Amino acid sequence: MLKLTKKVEYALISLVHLSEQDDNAFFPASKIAEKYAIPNEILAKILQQLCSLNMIKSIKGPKGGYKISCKINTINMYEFIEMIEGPIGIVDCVASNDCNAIDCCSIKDPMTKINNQIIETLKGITIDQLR
Amino acid sequence: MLKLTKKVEYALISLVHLSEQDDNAFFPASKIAEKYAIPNEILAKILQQLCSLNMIKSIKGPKGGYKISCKINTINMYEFIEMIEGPIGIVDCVASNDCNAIDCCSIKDPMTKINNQIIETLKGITIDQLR
DNA sequence: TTATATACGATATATTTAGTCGTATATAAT
DNA sequence: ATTATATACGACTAAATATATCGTATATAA
Repeated sequence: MLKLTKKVEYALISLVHLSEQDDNAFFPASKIAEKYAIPNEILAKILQQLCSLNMIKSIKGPKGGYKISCKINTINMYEFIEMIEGPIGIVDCVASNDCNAIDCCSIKDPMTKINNQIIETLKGITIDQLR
Repeated sequence: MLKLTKKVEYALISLVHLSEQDDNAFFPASKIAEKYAIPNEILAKILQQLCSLNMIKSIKGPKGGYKISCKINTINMYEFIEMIEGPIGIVDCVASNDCNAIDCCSIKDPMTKINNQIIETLKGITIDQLR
């Protein structure tokens, strides 16, 4: 409850890690997986996703791997989470508008406010602040 | 992801509802369930929990039900969530300290800070603000 | 040609969340 | 007393989500 997914967690760890590497080197997924005890194939897919989001760059084959290709001080946690996992909503109706009590639910508006406050908190943190 | 449970949601709806009832009347669970389209037996258990937390009071039998027995303007969302669901942690290691990358995880401290910021947000909202 | 590495869809497992069932107990009304 | 209504509570099931694995294809350096 109120938890980020491992996917987001692994993605953040990877981005931070890659941001600390030499600018010209490509770092293989397996090395990151090993270092942080992340299952290899899960991490591979996450890195592929980050790649398709143009946050990192890949090269195949021996000496291949990934390197950072974005400024992590320009990406905040809110943007990042929504890119990886989609809309943030502490209750379903906030993100999707579907609610079985839609006609009488007393707490939707305040819940939306809380959700927005959490989003503001996340907007206030850029990925480079996780180093 | 970053979602409250239905349990918390139903509990909040119920508390707000009960806080709006006549001070002397006991309101049956089934009526709340019906009004907000909440499964009867789930709601029953949640109300029993609220009862054991001394937030509401129960009377059995016909004309029985529940009534509020706390000041909802003195209970904040953080306290409430932790009473119902236990410790809030956006990542496991924040709440429980177990982490397979414990020796090398680069992002634990900043994650803890984010978690604390979210907690502060929740502390700033009392249940009566959900009306 | 071989070994290493990414790409990506499909599938399987585990965990958490949500909901159901059955039985017991209390009490107001008849 | 009996009945109907309501809470109490443990055990169980189902559904949803999150996590992890498998299989195959492709690119490329050595």
